[in-house]
Amino acid sequence: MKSFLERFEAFLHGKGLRLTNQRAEILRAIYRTHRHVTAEQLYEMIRDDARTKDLRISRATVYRTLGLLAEGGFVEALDLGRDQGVRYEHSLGHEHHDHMVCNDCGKIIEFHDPDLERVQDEVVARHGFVASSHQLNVYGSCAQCSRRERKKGASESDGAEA
Amino acid sequence: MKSFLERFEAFLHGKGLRLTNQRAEILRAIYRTHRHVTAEQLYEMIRDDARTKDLRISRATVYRTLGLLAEGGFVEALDLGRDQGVRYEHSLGHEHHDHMVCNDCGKIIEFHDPDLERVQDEVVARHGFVASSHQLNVYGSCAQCSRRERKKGASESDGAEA
DNA sequence: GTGGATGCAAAAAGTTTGCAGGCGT
DNA sequence: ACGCCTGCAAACTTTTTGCATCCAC
Repeated sequence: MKSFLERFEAFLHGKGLRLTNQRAEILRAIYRTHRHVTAEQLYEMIRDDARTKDLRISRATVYRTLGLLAEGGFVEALDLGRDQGVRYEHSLGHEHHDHMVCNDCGKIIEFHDPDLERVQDEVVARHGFVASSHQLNVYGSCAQCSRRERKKGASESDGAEA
Repeated sequence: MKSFLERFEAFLHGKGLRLTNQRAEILRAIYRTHRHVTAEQLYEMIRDDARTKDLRISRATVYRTLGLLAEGGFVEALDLGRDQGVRYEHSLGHEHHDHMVCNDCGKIIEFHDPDLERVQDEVVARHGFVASSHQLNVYGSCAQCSRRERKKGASESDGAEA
């Protein structure tokens, strides 16, 4: 099993492109984090990382490399709405999944359900549509936040009912 | 049954705001079209419309009004990805629906399936998540385009196989 | 050595905001 | 008359691009 880096290198060579230190560092950074990061966050991560203090990096290279990584299927771009901007996550070694976004604490929860996928495929196929990918975002309150909300709502309505 | 415009007026008054000609025209424009429009497209529609030739309009007002309309639930913002930018659709008088985006012709197809909604709710609830809304985008080839693709693929492999 | 890659800064694209004047109530 | 609204232009944010230099192969 080749490493992600080796696979990225193979992908680049297939296009007559080169694996540079910057590109390698960007790949490592996005595979090291478990967050859904923006281009800016990725840029800061690499710039501030002590291990890479001797590496010059620029936003332009981050953007250019994210384009290559997305094209090669190494990362996926997500738009989680709510003024979050475009975020990226590494995709190799991760099964497809969807996202729940908590409107209260901002947490992003990944989930996957085979039944859901199956029903989705069926519905879409019924329209003669040939799906190549999809993105489902669910917005609301996560388990912790909704528990907290309920508790707060209960105590408020105890004494202060209008 | 109050008209959408009357409801918008009521919504505005409830916030101590006024219904101006610009705001009314923006509401009408987005309720008249069946496309998923960007702020820029909406601006151009109003600016170029003969009926509103005597009305001054600016992009700033379009953006400001779209914010109000979204807040009041009169329009919904969508991010259909693929460099499409934020698009808006009117939401009153429309049941909730999801979108299929054709990567070949750019067509946007709306669809709705109660089973799909139900499975989605179940899966999400199983995680203790309380959903308030969701957005599902399916990317691929629409019926026409996928038919065309198949035909093209077949004739190509007829004579020009490498 | 050569052509691709990089950083920088300028440019572009999309959206927001400050302000002076205009207008609805 | 008051205070909300508007257009304009400037500011902001995010992403792309031109260019001289640099470096991976």
